[in-house]
Amino acid sequence: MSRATIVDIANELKISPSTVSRALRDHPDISKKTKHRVIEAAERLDYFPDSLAQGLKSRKTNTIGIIVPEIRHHYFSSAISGIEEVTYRSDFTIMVCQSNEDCRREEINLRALVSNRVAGLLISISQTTTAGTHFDILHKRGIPIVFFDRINDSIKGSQVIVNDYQGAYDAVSHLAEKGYKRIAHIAGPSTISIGRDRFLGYRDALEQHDLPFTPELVVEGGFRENDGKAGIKRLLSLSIRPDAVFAVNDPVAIGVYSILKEKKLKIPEDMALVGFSNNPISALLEPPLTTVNQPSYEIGKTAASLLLEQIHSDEKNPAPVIKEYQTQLIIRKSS
Amino acid sequence: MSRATIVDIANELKISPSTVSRALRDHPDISKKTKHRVIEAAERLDYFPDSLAQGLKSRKTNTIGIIVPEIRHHYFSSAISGIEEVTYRSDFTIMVCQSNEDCRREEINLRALVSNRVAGLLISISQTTTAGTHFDILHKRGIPIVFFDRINDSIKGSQVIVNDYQGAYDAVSHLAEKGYKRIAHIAGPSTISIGRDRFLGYRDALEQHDLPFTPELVVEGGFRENDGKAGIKRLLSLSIRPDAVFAVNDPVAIGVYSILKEKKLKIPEDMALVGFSNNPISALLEPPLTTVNQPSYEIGKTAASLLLEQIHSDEKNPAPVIKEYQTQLIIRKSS
DNA sequence: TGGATCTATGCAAACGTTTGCGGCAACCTT
DNA sequence: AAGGTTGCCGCAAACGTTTGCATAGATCCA
Repeated sequence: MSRATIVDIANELKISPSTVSRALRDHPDISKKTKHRVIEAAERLDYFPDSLAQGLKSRKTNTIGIIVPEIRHHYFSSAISGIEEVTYRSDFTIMVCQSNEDCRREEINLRALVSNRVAGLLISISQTTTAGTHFDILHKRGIPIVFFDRINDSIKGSQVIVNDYQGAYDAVSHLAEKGYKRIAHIAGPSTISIGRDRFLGYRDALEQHDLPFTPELVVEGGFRENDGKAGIKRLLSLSIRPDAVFAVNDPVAIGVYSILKEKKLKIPEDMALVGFSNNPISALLEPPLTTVNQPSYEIGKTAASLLLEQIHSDEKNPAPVIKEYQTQLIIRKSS
Repeated sequence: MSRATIVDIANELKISPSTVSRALRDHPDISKKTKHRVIEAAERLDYFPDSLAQGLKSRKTNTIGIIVPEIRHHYFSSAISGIEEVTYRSDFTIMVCQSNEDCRREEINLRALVSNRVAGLLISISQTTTAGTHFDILHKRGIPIVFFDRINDSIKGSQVIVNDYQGAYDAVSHLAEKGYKRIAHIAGPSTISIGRDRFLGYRDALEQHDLPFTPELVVEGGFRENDGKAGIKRLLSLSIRPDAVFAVNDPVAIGVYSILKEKKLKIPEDMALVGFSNNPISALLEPPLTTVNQPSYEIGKTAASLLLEQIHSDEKNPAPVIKEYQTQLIIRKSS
C-alpha cells in the first residue's frame, strides 16, 4: 500500500540512504556491486522516485507549463502534440492549461504553474491579453518562457512565430490577381500580433494591386467560428457586397462557409474565400479551402526545443530568441 | 530573484512560520489581524506557495494525470478540453501525456505520472495495450483511475464510455434499411473495447436484417486515417465490392473519403459510408458524413468529475463506477 | 482567588530526496 | 615505513511546508 522510499531500500540492504540515492543516479563513487543490489531491491520493492521531493531538494523540476486559449482547437492541440513529443524525449512532462481567451484565467493558470515550479513556460496568449504584466514574475524568478503563435509586443521573451504579414499579403495578392475587386477581411483583434500583422498584410496587398482600402470591408472579431459567422453576416448586409473574403484563420473561414451554404451562396462564384492555418479540415471542405499553411506541429516542436535549450542554459535569463517560419499559400478551389 | 517563502514572511513579521502557514490557509486559530498582516506581506513579497513542498508534506497533490493515444486527434483534444474545464474549477492542474498508440510508452508515461504523485489518472488506452498489468501499481498505491472511451476488460477501474454496440448497431441498421446489401466494416483492433463492441453491433445488425455476415467484408486495422485508406483499398480489390462501408470512426472514414475521391468513386452512389464520433469535420465533408455522435467534450467533463469524486472520497480504493452515454445516429448525405 | 477554559501563537518533527564533507580501509609511492 | 592516493561509503543538513502538541496570557466561573 504505502510506497517504498529510498530509506526503505537502504534499510533492506543495510546501507545508507545516500548510497542508495547515488547508486540510483549512477554516481561514479558507488561500486558496481552495490549499484546492482540497489537496482534489484528498487524493482523488488516497486520503488518509484518521488519527483516532489527531488524537485524540492534540487530546486528544479522536469515539468514545463503550457497555456493556450483552447486545447480543442486544432491549431493548439497539434502544437501541444508537437511539444509533448519533444519533451517526452527529454524526460519532461507537460502541464497544460487553457485560458479560454480570458486574460484573468490566463493569470490564474500562470500562478498555478509557477507554484508547481515549472522549469519553463510555453504560451500562446489569449485574445484579451493586452498588458502582460503578469509575466514579470517569470522573469523575476528566472523561469524561461517561449511564446508561440500569438505574441504581444509589450512582453519580452523568445518567440516562435510565422511570418503572418507575408502570409496574409500572399493570400490577398492571390485574390487580387484572380481578379477580385472588393476583397473583405474578417480580422482578429488588433491587440494580438497575428491579428494586426495579417491585417497589415491585407492592407498592403490591396495597395500594391491598386485596390482601394475600404474600412467598411474590414470587420474585427475574434478567432472562433462564431466570429466568422458574425463577420460574414455583417459583410452580407452591406449595400455593395464584397466578392471575396480573407478570413483571419480557418475556424473563422469555416464559420463563413456555413453561413454561405445556409444562404445558398456559391463559393467561389458568389464569393471567394481564403483562410489561414491549413487545418486538415480545410482540404476536405467543399469546395476545398484556399489557405495559408502554418506548421503547427512543427512550431510546437521548435518552441519546446528552444525552451529546453534555455532551461539547460547556464544563464538565468538568456537573451530572447526569435524563430520565424515562412508561410506557404495553398491554393484550392475556394478562390 | 529568489522566491519568498513562508519563513521570509515570518521573519518579516517577527512571527513563526507555523502562524504564517495557518494564516494563509485561513485557520480559525489565527486572529483576523494577524491574517491581514500575513496576506499583505505575502503580496508585497510576491509569495507563491510551493506546491512541491505542500505535496511532499501533505502526501497529496492537486494534479491529475492524463494519458491519451494522441493529443492532436479531435476526439482526445476535445475530451482533454472538457477535463481541464472541470479540473480548473477545482484547482487541479493536468499533466498530459500521449502514448502514440504504443503500450510501452504508455507505461513510461504512467511511471512518470506516478512519480509526480498525481492524485488520480484519466486514461484512454493505446490500441496496443492488451494486458494492462502496469495499472496494478495504481491500485497498490490507492491512486484512483478512470478510463474513458477505450477500455480493456482485463483492467479494473471506473469507466466513462458510450454504448458502442448500440451506436454501431444503429448505424448498420440504417444502412440495411436504406437497401444496401453488401455492407463492409473497417474495424478497429478487437483487443480494444470500442473495436470489439462496434464490430459486434455491426454483426448483429446484419443478422437482424437478414443480411449474411461475410468475413472478407471485415478488415481489421487501427484507428487512424491511414488505416481507413488501407482498409478501403483492400475492400476495393475484392472481386465483388461492397456497396456500403461502416468505418470504426471518423478519422478512418476520412481516409476512405480521400481514396474514393482519388478513384473518382461517388458517395453514396458507388459506395455509402458511415463513420463514428461526429467530429466537427464530418458535417463539412462533401457529401456530409453520416456518423454516430459521441459527446467527447462532455465525456471528458464527466470522467474528470467522476475522478475528482473518487479522489475526495474517503475510501482508498472506491468501487468502480461505470457511466455510459447513449449514442445518436446523425444521418447525412453519405448514406 | 484558584482553577478551568479559551484564544492565539510557537516548537519541532516530518515528508523523501540530494550533496558537501569527512572517514576508513587498501593500495601505491619513494 | 611514513605519507599520499584512491575507492567506497555514511553523516547530517537542507529544500518549503504542515501539524500535533505545548504554552502564555486573558477571561471566566464559583
